[in-house]
Amino acid sequence: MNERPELAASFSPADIEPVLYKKWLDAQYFTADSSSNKPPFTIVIPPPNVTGSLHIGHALDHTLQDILTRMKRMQGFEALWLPGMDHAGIATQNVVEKQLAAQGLSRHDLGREKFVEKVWEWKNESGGLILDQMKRLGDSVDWSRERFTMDAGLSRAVLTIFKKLYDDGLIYRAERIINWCPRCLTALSDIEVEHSDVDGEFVTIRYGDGDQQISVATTRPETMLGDGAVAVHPDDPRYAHMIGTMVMLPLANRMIPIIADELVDPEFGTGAVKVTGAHDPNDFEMATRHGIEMPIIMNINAVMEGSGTRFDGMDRFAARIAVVEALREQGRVIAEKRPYSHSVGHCQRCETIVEPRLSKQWFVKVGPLAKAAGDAVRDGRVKIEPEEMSPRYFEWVDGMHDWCISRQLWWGHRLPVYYGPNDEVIVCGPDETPPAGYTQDPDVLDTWFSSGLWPFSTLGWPDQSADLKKFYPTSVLVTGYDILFFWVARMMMLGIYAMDGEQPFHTIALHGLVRDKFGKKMSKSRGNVVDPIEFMDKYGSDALRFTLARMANPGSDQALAEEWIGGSRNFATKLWNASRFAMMNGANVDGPLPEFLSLNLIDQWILTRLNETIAEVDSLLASYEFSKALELMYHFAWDDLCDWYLELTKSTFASDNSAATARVLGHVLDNLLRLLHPVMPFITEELWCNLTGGESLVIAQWPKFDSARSNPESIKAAAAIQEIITEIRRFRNDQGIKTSAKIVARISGLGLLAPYEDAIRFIVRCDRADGNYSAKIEVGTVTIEFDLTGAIDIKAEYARLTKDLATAQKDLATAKVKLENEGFMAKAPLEVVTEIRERLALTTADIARIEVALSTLPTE
RNA sequence: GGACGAUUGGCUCAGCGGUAGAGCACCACAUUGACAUUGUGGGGGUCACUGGUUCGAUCCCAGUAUCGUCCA
Repeated sequence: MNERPELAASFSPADIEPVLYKKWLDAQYFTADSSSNKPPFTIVIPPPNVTGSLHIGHALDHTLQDILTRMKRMQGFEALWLPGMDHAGIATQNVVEKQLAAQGLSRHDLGREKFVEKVWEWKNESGGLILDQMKRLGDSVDWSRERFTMDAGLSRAVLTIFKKLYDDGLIYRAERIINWCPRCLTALSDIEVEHSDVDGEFVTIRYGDGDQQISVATTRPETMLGDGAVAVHPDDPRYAHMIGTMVMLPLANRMIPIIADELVDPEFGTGAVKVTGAHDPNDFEMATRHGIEMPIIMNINAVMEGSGTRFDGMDRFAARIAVVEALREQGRVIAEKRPYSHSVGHCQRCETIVEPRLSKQWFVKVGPLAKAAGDAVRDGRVKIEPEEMSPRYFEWVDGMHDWCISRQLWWGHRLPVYYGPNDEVIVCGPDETPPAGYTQDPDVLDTWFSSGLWPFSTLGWPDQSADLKKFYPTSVLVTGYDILFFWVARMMMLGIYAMDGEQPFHTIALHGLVRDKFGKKMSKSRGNVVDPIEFMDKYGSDALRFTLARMANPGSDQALAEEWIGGSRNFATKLWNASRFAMMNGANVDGPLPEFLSLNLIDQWILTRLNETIAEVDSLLASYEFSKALELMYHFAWDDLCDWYLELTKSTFASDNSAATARVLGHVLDNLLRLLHPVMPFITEELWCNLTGGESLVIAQWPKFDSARSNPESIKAAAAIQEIITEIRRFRNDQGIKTSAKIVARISGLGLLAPYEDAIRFIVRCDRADGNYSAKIEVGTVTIEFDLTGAIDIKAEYARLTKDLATAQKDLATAKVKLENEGFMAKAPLEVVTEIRERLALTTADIARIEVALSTLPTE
């Protein structure tokens, strides 16, 4: 007898989840041990932004990481999932600046030191909300190893690698065109700029007069004030005679040369382009090649300055209008297209239109680093899953421009660069101090520079720590494909470089973006953003996790609807009720399983199916096929276990010969809960502890495939039993017999299935008794006769048989066509031909049976 | 402009050279023995289009159309 108290009638996530999470933390199950003998399994979390909160994308990302971590932990690995956050330079600075602005202050009022203190205060008080939210989700991360990119240890890593890169000639300072955000007042790297089409204008302007005139077209007319030349293609016959001559630049009233450069596309616009070296990357290239002047004509706020014209002091967009107006007055506007849709770069953080600007900044020379990062994937040391994502990665690393890493911010790692009184430059490592009289560069590093070190800086690098030795390289990186360039490529470059060629992870498992139920991107403006916390409140964390993972096909976006989370909650309820039923009937895990072959075919069948499920789930999860693995578990649990096995055991449990089945049921449930635990940690833990009396599923063993517990014959038997039951149910349904009503039936021809007649009868409510058998159905060799004593609905029966006949005849025709096709018979594989022959025989028998049934149907 | 991906039931998606699948939604019936957050039965798709390869194509190949994403 089961002495444990009966399970509550329903599962209440809100009551159970916090208790269980606390239990796990108290037991320190998630704390990894670097001195253990177990093989390591490591995931470093993609560090969320310190200003961030848990959104649905995190929920997906974390669910997948938790599934892998929990599974590996159960498989006997020393599992470490390392949590933490990044300091998010611009975003965090913006948050604190906004708070100051509310008090009418700017960061300059406080000064750098005070301001940075304020940011730390903010971080300690309100930053990292997401860490608490992760606990709601059940993340099995090692909180004792939580890291932050601005921690002392990680800052030390930043200084160390900066110095190493500088000494190796891979960091340099230069005057280049960079992306400048006039609102954030900082340089941005290429990937922090988002291009989108805007309606602008395309104005064709005539430079010069009379014989010496040439027209250029531009979308940014105000930049003409900074032109240093006009360029044409060297082979363009229209302009050949003008190359090398000078032309008058209107408004500025300067003479500028006409140069020839291959970069010019003669097909585009007038075939002549203005060259504004200080405000356009292509123009900069040309200007550099030809030694053309590059006057800077805007200040850092994108207000015109230094053009020496009356437009100085105007905002760039006001100047754009004013310049065109002035040119028009002079009759120099040849053509205007407005609106003219073209792609414009915007600041990723604040959406301000980025201004290309000549500026002295620090850069990483990415050539050799990117090459190594690409090679690691090319030669298979790092696998990208799914593989189809690799081309995107290669396109990026193979075509990467040097990386601008200095930012004109105060929040971040300040460049360890010091300038001497005579412009000497020295770079200091972590324990070095600059000579007296040197001043430090005011800029800080791009946040991605420090998060690029994440897989090893978090483990103690540059020290050769025990953690680093045990857990580096990490096992798998799980993240969205949208961040492949931003972050993954940086980690690959810096990891391989810092760790003597050893890549930061073996596998990059990419998932997609979570979209709304119609597959549309979630955005505030669309109003279709969903809140994972709200869903967890409503349906439980397990339901949210299950839903997200169930839709997660590698590398592809996934839609999400609230109803689907409801569906997963229903699945959790189903599990709960099934377990409750099992335990009420004495399901247990006490002692060894009975000898497999001594079990009845139904018990053998469920064990065989469990075995198959274990094997398939194992192999699917090993290849990050979350969706498919969950689909299998779902159907095993709901269809095989609940709909069939539990129903078939009911007659057994009603008898006094149920010990073996109770033990088998306990075993199946035990293993199913283990399989589901990584996905639904809370409910499985609760049920499993109740069922087995064990300490915790977190540290339980992962189920193992057991070849001694499989019998294909049992699968056939179960399929036959299911078919018999389904046909009887169908008959009852067609006849309008109430589900609860018991009827009298005679079943014959069961053969080997005879021992299961009671189980069948129990499910379909058919009693054994003498009767006047007036109707019958046949399923294969089995005949079931019913005593309906005049109640038979002949019309319904006729309709059903006719429909079955039509289906069978169609199948027969298809099979015949194939077998009469000489090509098919000659070339199709033997197995296929045999299969079709069998189908022909089966459908022929079916048709005969149905025809007899139809002819013997009583007429009214 | 370049590249990649997609197009399968009402919706969201799997799948696959040999009789088209799931979840949700839909229709009918049923409170029955764990479960109405349920059960049982059922309906619904010429797998975007046009060619080609093949005994056989939803699947492979080519082209077209539409949509999406990334890069410029």
